[in-house]
Amino acid sequence: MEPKRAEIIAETLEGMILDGTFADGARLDEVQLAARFEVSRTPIREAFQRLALSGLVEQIPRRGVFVRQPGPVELIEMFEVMAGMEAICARLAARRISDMALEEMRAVNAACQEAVLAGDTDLYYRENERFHHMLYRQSGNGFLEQECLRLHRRLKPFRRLQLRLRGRLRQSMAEHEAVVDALAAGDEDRAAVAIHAHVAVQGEKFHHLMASLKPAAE
Amino acid sequence: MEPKRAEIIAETLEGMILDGTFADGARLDEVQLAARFEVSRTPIREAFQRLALSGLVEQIPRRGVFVRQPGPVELIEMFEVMAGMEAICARLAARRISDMALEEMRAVNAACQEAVLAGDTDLYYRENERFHHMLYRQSGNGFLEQECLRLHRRLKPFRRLQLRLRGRLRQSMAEHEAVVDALAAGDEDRAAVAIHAHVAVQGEKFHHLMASLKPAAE
DNA sequence: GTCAATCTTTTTGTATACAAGAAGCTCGCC
DNA sequence: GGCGAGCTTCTTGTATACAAAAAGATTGAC
Repeated sequence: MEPKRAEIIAETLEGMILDGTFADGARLDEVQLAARFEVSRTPIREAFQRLALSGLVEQIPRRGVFVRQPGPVELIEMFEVMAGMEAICARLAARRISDMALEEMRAVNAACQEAVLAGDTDLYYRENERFHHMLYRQSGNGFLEQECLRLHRRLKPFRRLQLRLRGRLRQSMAEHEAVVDALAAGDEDRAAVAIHAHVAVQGEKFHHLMASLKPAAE
Repeated sequence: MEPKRAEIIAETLEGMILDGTFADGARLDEVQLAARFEVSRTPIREAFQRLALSGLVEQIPRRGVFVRQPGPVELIEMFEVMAGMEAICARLAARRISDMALEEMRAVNAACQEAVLAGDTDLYYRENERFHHMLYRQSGNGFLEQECLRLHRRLKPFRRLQLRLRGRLRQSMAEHEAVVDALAAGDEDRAAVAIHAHVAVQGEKFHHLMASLKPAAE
């Protein structure tokens, strides 16, 4: 047992919540999950705490834990914060990035392009992730990088969903290139604006997607 | 027992770590703390998890938890992120803030001024906190507000320390006024730059303070 | 028949018991 | 005398047992 069982369970539950196995507001039963994972309640409770701290579930004292899916408003808010934080990364990176790192980002972008041409959404998704992670790294601020990774991870399922939108891949790619160009030029304002727009638009697109999917849901 | 005992313990331990009761790298003994708080190991372990998720301690599997005080580099990084996030708040607030809220911020600033004149550092500290919390609120983005509060709280002890520096209070006040003026003018760029400088300078000041206190510590 | 109070049942929070892994120590070997 | 293997002990991780609190059901009164 390398990582504690509780950690594995936490990650598994996290995945299940994010991919919609548990509906919003559903209660997570300790004993039921304990039986399901074939462990005692202790690791389950530990996992719950992690999830609560991540904001994926709400822990109501003496009542239990309930999955808490962000609503449309909160999603927009989260994407807005993500956009703002990536803009900070971009500003810092514009000043600090090395030629080598720039070259690498261009390479990742090229891989993205190939994925677009091949229509390989999964590949695009992975390369897109690499692109953003590189930007965080290039901020040169380790704490910022960690915070960005945290939020990025939290938004993962929602980003993924909206990649299916027609023409989004190609547009997204172009936005990436604009960011790299601005970084190469050392223009922090332009880089910040470019990445902000790139990220914020995802929240808005998602909002539209949701609105179109649920015409009159409660 | 309204809040779980584990929560109370977590907050107590958090305070003890932040105010330096535990040195950096010190191991927190489960049984020892359990005896100290007159509870079993279970709530202690729950508290540890919270602290680990907050980044105040590091949990090494099968080894125990160790307090992890941020070093000078990480502190600067954290203040830089705080500055960036408050700048985001300022940008949003500059567009959204109401006249009433502006009036309130001016009032808080006036209270700050009185505290400066009276030389009441504690009062100044509290009013300063209110000022920043109001800014977060006025961003109109609840998620951003929560994230800012989290980081703000984490940086609390370090901010407090550097308030003792000569002349810092008066300067800090002036910076607050510049922010409010920019908000009133609806000038988001100016507001963002003003608050960014105000926060980032704290990290740098702290760095200098540390350097002067520890001339040649390992 | 409906409302309310009490009792039962379920579920969380805490304590204790047990097991497994890691650190330190002792004894033996070179 | 130095170094390493095995053992001891200590500590963490997990399981189970117990207690308290909240939800639900049942019964009684109006």
